[in-house]
Amino acid sequence: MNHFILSRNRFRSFGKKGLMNDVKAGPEEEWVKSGEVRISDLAAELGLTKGTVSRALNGYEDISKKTRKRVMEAATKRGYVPTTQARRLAMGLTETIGLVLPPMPSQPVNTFVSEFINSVSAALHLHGYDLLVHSANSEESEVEPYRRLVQSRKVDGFIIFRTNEKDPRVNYLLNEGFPFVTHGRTARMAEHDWFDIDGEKAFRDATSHLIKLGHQRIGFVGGGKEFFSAQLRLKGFRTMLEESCLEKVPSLEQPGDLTGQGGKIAAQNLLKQTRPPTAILCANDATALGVMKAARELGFNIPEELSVIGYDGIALGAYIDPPLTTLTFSIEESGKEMVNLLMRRLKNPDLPVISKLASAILKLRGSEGPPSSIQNKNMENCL
Amino acid sequence: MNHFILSRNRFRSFGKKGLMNDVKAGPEEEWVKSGEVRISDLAAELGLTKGTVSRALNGYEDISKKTRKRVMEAATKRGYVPTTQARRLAMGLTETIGLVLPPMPSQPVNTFVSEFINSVSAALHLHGYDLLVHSANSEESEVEPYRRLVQSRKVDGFIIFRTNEKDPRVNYLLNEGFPFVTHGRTARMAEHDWFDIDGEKAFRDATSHLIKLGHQRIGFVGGGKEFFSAQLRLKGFRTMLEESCLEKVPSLEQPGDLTGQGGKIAAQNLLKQTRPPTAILCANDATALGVMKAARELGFNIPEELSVIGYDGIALGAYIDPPLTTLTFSIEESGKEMVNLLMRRLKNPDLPVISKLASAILKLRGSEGPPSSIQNKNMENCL
DNA sequence: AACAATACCGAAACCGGTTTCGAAATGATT
DNA sequence: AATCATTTCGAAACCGGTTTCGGTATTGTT
Repeated sequence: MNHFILSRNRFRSFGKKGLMNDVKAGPEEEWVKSGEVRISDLAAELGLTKGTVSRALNGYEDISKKTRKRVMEAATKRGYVPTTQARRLAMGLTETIGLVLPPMPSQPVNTFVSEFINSVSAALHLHGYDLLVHSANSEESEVEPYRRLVQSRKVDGFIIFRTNEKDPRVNYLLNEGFPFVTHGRTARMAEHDWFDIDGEKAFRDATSHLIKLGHQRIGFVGGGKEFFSAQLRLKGFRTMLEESCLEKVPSLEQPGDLTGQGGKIAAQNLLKQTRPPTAILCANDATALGVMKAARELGFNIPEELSVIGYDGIALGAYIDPPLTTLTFSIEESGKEMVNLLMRRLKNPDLPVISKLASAILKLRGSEGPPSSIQNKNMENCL
Repeated sequence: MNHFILSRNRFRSFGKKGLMNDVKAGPEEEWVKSGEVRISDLAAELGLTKGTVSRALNGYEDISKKTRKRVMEAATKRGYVPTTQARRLAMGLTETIGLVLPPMPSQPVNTFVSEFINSVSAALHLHGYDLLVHSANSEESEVEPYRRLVQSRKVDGFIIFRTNEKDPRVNYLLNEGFPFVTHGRTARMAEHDWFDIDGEKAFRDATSHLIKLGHQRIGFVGGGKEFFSAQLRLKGFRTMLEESCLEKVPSLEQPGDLTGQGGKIAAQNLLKQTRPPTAILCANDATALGVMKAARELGFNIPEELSVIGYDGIALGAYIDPPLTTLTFSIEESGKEMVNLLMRRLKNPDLPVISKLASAILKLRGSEGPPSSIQNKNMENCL
């Protein structure tokens, strides 16, 4: 019974304990102080070696049932939990995924980010992985945080979102051969796993909806064109115009920057035209809010005189007046799917690249309707 | 020169490298593959031992200048970065702080969370710490994630936010003697470090502002009363009413739950009364949005017939109609200060408990104004 | 020049696990 | 009962660092 000597001095000062109130503690477990018992303590107590205990706990076949039972019971009784750092060092992996937050220059609506983090974290947890969230310092290069995390071996892979068409982060990680999954496509999407929402189809749907309502002059406020997604949304818009035999009016396509302010400016450009659009499609909800604000200031009633549709499905859109019609998708699904893709990649780095495209659905809430001036001149003779 | 044999076989397959395009690589550094050189490689290459290299790199005094220089140069040339896991295991700390996201039942406005994570992460990075974000599984106990993180020794401390008055997480960690800082006060705030916004003063200010505008019947929609902060906001409201000799009308104090839906219901209760309030103070912006929605549906014009003030300062409040007047504070400061408190605690666990109270400022945006019916009967004869 | 003090570095233990290898104990086979 | 195959576990290396301790080599002192 020499394990007392051994284990005693393991109980270093870890903080002062108060009375054990509010924490359930069975009558039998006296010294169950969280995380103070090591595998060597267990081994000594059981008269076994570290290796044997480890294998017993990890389900190796070369451990007798009797011994395994003894070990398991002692482990739960003593409240043994392996020290993560040691385990990971020995196994040569970190079981951690990195997520670098893009710089946030006072973005109006970041509700996506927190929900996304939440879902990714939850999904990772199911696989025994942790989520390391890193913030990007806007003063340094975009890839610098990634480089640091790779070099210091703090993570096994990355979740990347808000991708640009030519994305330095993607380039860097592809060069390193380091595992990652993106939320959004890139110019090199054939070389890496990705998950994305089918923004093109979404905007085809939204455009189609407006056309069916009778709109013939539809404005579009895009996102920064460095974002691949913004291009695809624009493409969907244009495609549907074409399919419906509506002429493409360049002045009705305004650039934006995915912010409320950008939307406001773009809307002013649109609505001050001699023949303003009767509907405006926005690259995201923040933009749509800016558009609505500009519209109010210029005296346009929504939706009577101007229909507005956003993209993102922020919950708050339901509380404004009128409630914002928007394209929405499941953030939870996004996180889950991306984690699945990444886990697959980590298990077998040599598998072929895979991707998944989810669809957004049009959530009608009231910020769109038929145009006031009926201008349905020639909808039928398309082709 | 046997280090070649030693170092060669260290270059295990880490992923296939493409051409080194897009990644800057000086002409001299040929084999600079991220994170592939270990301290033993350096030692062998320099004809030194691991220990010596380690001490040279870590600024120990018993290393000659010449040797230190040699080591440093070799390290940068070979691109040596210590493996975090190994360093942390040896030093007995994780250099990681845990942040557990509370369950998010479709909250309208979670912009706070992402900004908070961002600022905390940035602040931690300055101290060489990482942020581990964990999601709470709503099916299990609130403290379970904390317990797991403590037992597996994945973190050195916690950042806790959205505290309840009687907070199980706080109780658990206090019992364990595990370091943490809260955003928000608790019943046991005398026993732990905390940072908070002075919500009481904020609501005194907001109430005072409304009274000065001429309001005499002011409604209040609170947050869940399990939140300490909600109580303090209510207290500030009441205090200012009292100081201004306005009678406290119980029916004007409605409970809420910090969501838009809750605000909507509460507002209906308020506005359907025979003598509805001319202004409503809300425990947060999400609630305020619900209140505004209910007001619109019941035909109250804002701010002419009803003033509304929120709390949180969400950027998006500026884009609704009318723009939401709110109490705002710096999330970046919150994160920074909390990290400071936590770092201090980690350095010296025995220091006395400390706390910091920051103030919110009233940001006037237009959802409040003087009441339409001038009802200033007896404002002067207070005492 | 002999001796003490100091500077500098090597050797080895350690952090807390995992995993390989081989030996001993047990059981099965003939 | 001797031999072989299995089961079961111990011993030790290993992951990649940090830190203590002690021994030379060098410098400084008289």
